[in-house]
Amino acid sequence: MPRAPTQAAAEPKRRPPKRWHRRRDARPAEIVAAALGAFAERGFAAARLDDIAARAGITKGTLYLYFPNKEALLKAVVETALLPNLAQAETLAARDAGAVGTLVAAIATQIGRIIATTPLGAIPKIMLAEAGNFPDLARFYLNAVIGRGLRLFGTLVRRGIAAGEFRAVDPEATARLIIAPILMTALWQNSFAAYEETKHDPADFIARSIDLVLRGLAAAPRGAQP
Amino acid sequence: MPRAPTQAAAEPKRRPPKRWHRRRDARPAEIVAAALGAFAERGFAAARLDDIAARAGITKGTLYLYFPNKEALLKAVVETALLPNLAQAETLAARDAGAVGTLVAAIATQIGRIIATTPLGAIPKIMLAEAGNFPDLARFYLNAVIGRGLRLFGTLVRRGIAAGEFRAVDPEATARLIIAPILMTALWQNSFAAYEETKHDPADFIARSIDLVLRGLAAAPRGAQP
DNA sequence: ATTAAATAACTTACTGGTTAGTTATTAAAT
DNA sequence: ATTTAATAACTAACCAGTAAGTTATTTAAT
Repeated sequence: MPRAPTQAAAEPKRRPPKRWHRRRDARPAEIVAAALGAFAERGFAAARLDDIAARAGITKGTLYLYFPNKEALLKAVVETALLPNLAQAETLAARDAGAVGTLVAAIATQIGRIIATTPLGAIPKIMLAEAGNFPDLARFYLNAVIGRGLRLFGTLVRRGIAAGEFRAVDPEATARLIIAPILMTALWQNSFAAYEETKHDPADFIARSIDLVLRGLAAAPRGAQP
Repeated sequence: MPRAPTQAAAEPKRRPPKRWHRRRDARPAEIVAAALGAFAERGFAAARLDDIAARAGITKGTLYLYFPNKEALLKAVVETALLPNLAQAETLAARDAGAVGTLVAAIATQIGRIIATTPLGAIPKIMLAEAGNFPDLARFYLNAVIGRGLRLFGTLVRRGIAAGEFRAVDPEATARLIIAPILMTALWQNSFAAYEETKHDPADFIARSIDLVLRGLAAAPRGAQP
């Protein structure tokens, strides 16, 4: 925020305070971070571009030098903030040492950590709410995030079945079921969690849920125990 | 719908066509139904009161004769459209013939039917999205719907444990886990379902999920594992 | 029964506030 | 001196909520 010049120029050599800097490279990332924060707190529709600009330390006009409109801003948030984490999860899933169940639990835990410590968990809520109003954005998210996430867990489930670790379930439906408690945690933390008096630990809930689901998936009632 | 006067007044005693009727008793329910439809399609923020009024066959001013503001309209939707269904589920749960697992599956199926055949499934999405912007409404929903729903399933889980049908799990967390796939179905059907090319059957997903969760809950075949 | 007065239901047109997006101008950098 | 980055002030549109005015219905008097 620019300081108003409160005193007269006693020393003429005093460097004049800069009102702003040219920082073409740094802006986009800062704007995206600001937008994520604003969208997370108020939702897409209710978030104000003036507020996003202020969080990024600029003014609204400057936003439009970097993004053509509000919708593009949301898309950029998903692309630059969410997708790298998904890629990381895929890397984790590609390691094929040990039991698949352990891997699933590890990935779930990792996502739980992101939900608890970053504003990224707000993105599902935002996309859910606006899918109907922004078809292009919805399709992009469906392909780039949801489809990819389902494929990730679907592949793991297939691996578990092939290894004799899981029963012969439907991989697609099972992937959705694994994601359900994780997604629910993300939604809860970004909506009602603030209002509940007896808090409930998100990481613990995810761990319990995955554990229970894996029990339900376990291949033999008495055969091999991983 | 009022007929326009197509012919000149040959008979001066012709009654003028009525432009509208006074229907104080029928309005609130019609308005609530219209509001649910509009909120479901566009979300709370993006829904227009003019559109809601038009769906209800009235004009915007009339809305304000029955509801003080937009927020009250949403609260009325929850109260008059959602709560009765919750009460019905509770009635179903109170029957204590047969296995608890069967009862849980029956209730889940029933909720799945509501999601598939009514716009009620849109309410979770709406509440999720707006919880942060309407604290009073959020607290009301948290108590009147979420808390009540969790209590319902929590009670069933406790019954299952007491009957030796389930392992000694945490009832609260398990209730959330049971709800997760149901909730996810409701959210999916009201956001991304319209965009997916290979449709997925919501009822089938709920059934598979509950089945898998119940397997995970099943008391150990022989020795009990805490 | 008719008519007139009173009331209740509804509509129409407007207001005030809000906000996405635009543009004229200014400041910094080269 | 010119170009680029940024601001600040502006516009156009939208929309929740309001209130003045209109039409239907009810009540009461003749």
